[in-house]
Amino acid sequence: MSHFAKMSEAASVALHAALLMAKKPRELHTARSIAEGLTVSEATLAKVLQRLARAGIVDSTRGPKGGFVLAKNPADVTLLSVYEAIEGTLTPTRCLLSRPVCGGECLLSALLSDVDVQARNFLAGKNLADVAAALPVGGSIEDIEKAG
Amino acid sequence: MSHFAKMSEAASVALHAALLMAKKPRELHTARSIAEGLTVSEATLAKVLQRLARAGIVDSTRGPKGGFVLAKNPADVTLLSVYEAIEGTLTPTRCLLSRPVCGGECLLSALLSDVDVQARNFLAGKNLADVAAALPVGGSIEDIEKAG
DNA sequence: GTTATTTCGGTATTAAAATACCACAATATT
DNA sequence: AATATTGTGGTATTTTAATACCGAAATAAC
Ligand code: FES
Ligand code: FES
Repeated sequence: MSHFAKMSEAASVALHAALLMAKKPRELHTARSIAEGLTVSEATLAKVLQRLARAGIVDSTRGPKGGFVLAKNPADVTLLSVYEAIEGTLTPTRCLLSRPVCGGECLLSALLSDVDVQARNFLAGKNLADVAAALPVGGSIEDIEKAG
Repeated sequence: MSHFAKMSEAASVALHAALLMAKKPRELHTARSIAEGLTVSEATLAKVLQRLARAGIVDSTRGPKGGFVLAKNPADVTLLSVYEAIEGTLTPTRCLLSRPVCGGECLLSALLSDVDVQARNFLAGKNLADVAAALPVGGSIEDIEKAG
């Protein structure tokens, strides 16, 4: 049992954390509260949030009552920008080997680059507001847990 | 710079080795000759060929004049069967996290499972004969090197 | 200004994957 | 029979990524 589409844990956590913050766009969220909301390790999340902060996707404030806020309007933050803040620019895969057998034209590029392009389009075409709107209640985590 | 479509080195080598053998379907190929043809490490290739043998994709013969041959007609070997011999069955990704934020419906499943399905269809729809036919000369590696 | 809280960033540990190695079994050649 | 060749499979090493940890910096509250 294997999968072809692979996303790092860090990228997945970044997307989920961004979505969580998009639900309450103007409130400060501490790393701890987000980690609890997502039930992921606080250590891992801290690194992710740091990178999102450096990328300008979230603003961070230190000290008591500090935390993280979305830097822009959720509708202006694409999933792609969050993904790329973690993984770097998403570029189409050229070729794995580039060997004589391939005879110039790549055996797999049709598959690999298509997949990358499709993924990029998907991520670029959705923003945090879109995704938040698609959720059941649109309120807090508690609401969802009740509804779930 | 990152990629979304990821294939292990082993799977890539398996596909390339299978293609190499498909070019001369009835000849014995030693692990060494294939490794040289692909310019990959002999150690890595040996493991790959072993798994292809266990999966019944190639037949192996030991001793002098031994080596590997495609067990079936190239047209009867899909790229998927080669891939799955190495990686295991290719199944659609369900979800990375499955957390309350996701509100029951997965944030990313539309992307991840689509990618997996697309990849599976691509790999299932092409066999070794198809790919070999798409190559320039269709002959030996030497032919391609001359032509390239 | 002291203390508690929270992010920052570097480092260390752990886990997983890839890669290499080696002694063994099988078989063709002599 | 002896020898050389070739795949087998288990193990060990290396590389890489994921994860955890901890002191330091910043800031709000008292
Ligand atoms: S390198 Fe051979 S198919 Fe791309
Ligand atoms: S687990 Fe949250 S989107 Fe799939």
